[in-house]
Amino acid sequence: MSANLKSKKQITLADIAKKLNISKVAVSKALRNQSDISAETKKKVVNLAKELGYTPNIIARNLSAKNTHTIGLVIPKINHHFFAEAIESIYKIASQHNYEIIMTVSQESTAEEIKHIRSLMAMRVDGLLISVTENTKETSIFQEMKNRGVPLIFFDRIIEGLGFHCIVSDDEYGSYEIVKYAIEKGYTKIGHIGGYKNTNIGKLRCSGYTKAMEEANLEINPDFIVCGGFSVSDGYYGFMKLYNNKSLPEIIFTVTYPVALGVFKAAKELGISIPNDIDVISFGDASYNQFLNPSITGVHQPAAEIGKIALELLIDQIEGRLLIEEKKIVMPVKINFCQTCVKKEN
Amino acid sequence: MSANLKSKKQITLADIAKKLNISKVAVSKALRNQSDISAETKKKVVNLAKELGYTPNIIARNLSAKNTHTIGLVIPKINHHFFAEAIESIYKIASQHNYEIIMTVSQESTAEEIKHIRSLMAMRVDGLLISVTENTKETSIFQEMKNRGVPLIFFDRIIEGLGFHCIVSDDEYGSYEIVKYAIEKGYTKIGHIGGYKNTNIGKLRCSGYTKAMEEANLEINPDFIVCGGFSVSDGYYGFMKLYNNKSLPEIIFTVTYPVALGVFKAAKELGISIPNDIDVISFGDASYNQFLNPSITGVHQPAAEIGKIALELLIDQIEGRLLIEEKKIVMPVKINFCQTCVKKEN
DNA sequence: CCTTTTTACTTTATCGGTTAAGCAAAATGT
DNA sequence: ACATTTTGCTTAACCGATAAAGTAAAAAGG
Repeated sequence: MSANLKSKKQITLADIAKKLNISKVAVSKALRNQSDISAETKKKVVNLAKELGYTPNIIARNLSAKNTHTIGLVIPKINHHFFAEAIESIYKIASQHNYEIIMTVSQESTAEEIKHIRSLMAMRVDGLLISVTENTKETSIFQEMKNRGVPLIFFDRIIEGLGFHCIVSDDEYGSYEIVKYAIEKGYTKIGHIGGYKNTNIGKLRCSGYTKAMEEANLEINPDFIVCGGFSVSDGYYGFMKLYNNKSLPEIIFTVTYPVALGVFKAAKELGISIPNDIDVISFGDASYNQFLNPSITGVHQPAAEIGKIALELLIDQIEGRLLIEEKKIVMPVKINFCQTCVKKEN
Repeated sequence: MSANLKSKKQITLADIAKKLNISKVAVSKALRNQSDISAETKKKVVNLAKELGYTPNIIARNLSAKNTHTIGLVIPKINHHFFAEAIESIYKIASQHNYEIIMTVSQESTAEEIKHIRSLMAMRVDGLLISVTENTKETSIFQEMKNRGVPLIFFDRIIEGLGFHCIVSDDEYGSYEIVKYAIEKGYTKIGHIGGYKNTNIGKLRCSGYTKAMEEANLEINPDFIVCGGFSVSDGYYGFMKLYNNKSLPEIIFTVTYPVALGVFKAAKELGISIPNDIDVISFGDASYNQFLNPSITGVHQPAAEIGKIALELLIDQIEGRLLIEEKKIVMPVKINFCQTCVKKEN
């Protein structure tokens, strides 16, 4: 019963060939406008193909072709401004270069990540663009890809030393700069809700913070540092954890923008006012930040640029125009001055 | 020179077969753990496959299989809270059902939309999930898909009457309710920055507004209505257009949340205060709305639910469990009361 | 001990396209 | 008028996996 609901058989070259009483190769050539088919035959083929609603089966074409004009994208999360903007940019560039993107979302799970990478390799994508999960430590799958020569570029959340190109924001310097700015504004008790130390962004954003503190000879109170993930909920629980300590810092530097939003949420629940009772600065921002109360002073990341460059680099590599070994591109960042971290009344 | 950079030839069943001196069919069966292969052979095959890093070529498998376990998704935009949330949900459900999503973004361009649909059909996706662009009027491509029996579900931005299932928010009722709420709060001069009338959401959200106004015997000033797209920039220019008229409404009901943000942006630039000088309510909201100043009172759409139901419905249809003809599912909405449209001082 | 069944494979054909090689008829050259 | 080239196709082979059918050898049955 359900059989007649299934989609009807698709039209193939052979169907067209039979109707016109020519070989399917002739049809294939006619549709690709090859020179050894007469104008008359071409016209007949093209017309019939349109009439029957013929759509070439890319699967079949890709089977014999060496490339699929398809790129795999593996990201940890979508609903996060940085990724949303990067993805949007990647899709735009892909469309311009006539590549199809197959995006997968690991949901910050390493098991899902591996599953998706395997699936994309099985689909024979021409290359991969990956931003790893907050937990990824195991590199064997990437090692395997290196051995097989699968083109791969890491962006934002990267793994160095495996021989793949990487593109990141200037995490350490950006963090250093914004914490230094807070210090210049008179803050001394500065906390950090940071990321896991096994990730490049967790490690570098924390070390930028540390450097700025050390340079100013400020004490780094271990009670003022919490490490975890990169989401709103991590910011929420991170702040709750800080709140349960004896004393709170005057300002908190968060590892990502969503973490800062989590702090906002927790503070709101606790009846704590930002920036009066406690202040917040973050790495990363969002287009809607300007409408927040208060809007968060943070490090602006060129998300669209990072996506664009990552993909262009990958396409260069796929098409054999990239010869260099491992290259790390560090994109400059700048501080977006808003309503937090404005002035500390003495 | 670039040749040696190209990815190495992938391992195939035949490679494994040759090394073990058995047929490739035996290898195929061994890997799929079929009963007519000895335990000993299976072990040898599995071990060698792992050693060589064999990844089955899904393209080849799909060529003979009737289905690809792949679903095409066509949306107009990513960086828009409603879609970001819906997509996230669609990816989650797809992963649970072992389907791969191939998402494409039309960027509100009908030409891109058609190109992507053609591309997805060529990839022989098992079905499609589509939210059309703000300009889509031409339905011939959908007609073609109907004729070919390709399973398709429309969500949010739909086209009715073509025989495909549709899932939407209760656009008209939600709009009616929120405008009625504004009227109860004492507003009488209510404007609308709406969508194009050729889209269901543009039409219905406007008619909900109209109904509430007529029911309250309030005059609908044509100068208070602007129609356009659904993005931040449309809200921005829409407000600028209203501003250039002789008089402004007291409150504006926007067709989407991004449009409301556009109004915020324009008002900020013009030095107009929201909600004191002019107030705003919107259809749609965002998770970060709670942090805005003022947070916008709006109609909450169950984006994740809509994505989930759309995909589950599609999978049911693909797997032949859905027999009914055209069905329209209207999801109930509710108002999210925030800091706009609070009280009109008399 | 000879027939039947089972085991463990192999061979063949197919999915829908593409490339490479082959080949008859028409057009061109001398 | 006959050799040569060009035109416009066809046939064969392949991409990598899989389903279906075939088969030799080993095990079981009577």
